[in-house]
Amino acid sequence: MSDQSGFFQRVYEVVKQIPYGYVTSYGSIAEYLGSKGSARMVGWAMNGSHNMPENIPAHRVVNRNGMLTGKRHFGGPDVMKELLESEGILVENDQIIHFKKKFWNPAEKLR
DNA sequence: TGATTGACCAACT
DNA sequence: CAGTTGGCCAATC
Repeated sequence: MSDQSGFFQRVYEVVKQIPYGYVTSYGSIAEYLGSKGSARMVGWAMNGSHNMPENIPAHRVVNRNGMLTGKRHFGGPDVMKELLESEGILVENDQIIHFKKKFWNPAEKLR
């Protein structure tokens, strides 16, 4: 049975709706879900995204500083960076350039 | 089954 | 100004 009662499911739904070439933050997703304290859980959910039957663009989710904190969970030290640059997002020193310009806030876009 | 951790964020000291 | 703590939920030890 699909557990719709899971916090993770809701996170996946939001992450999957992130448009190409844009990024968001863990805290913003958590805040959209109604709990900014659950920002850590968003990262946890991404950890289980590999078990998801669908493709979760977890590389479009970074921390509040636009830093690729979870790059090491992609199986490589620069996999996340390559994915972001592949979408037109410039990354330098594990940090997204013009992050504010590429930021996609679910609380404002999805509402 | 209780305690700890975990891809975070913000407030307090 | 920098370090610590609290908060949230779920998974691992």
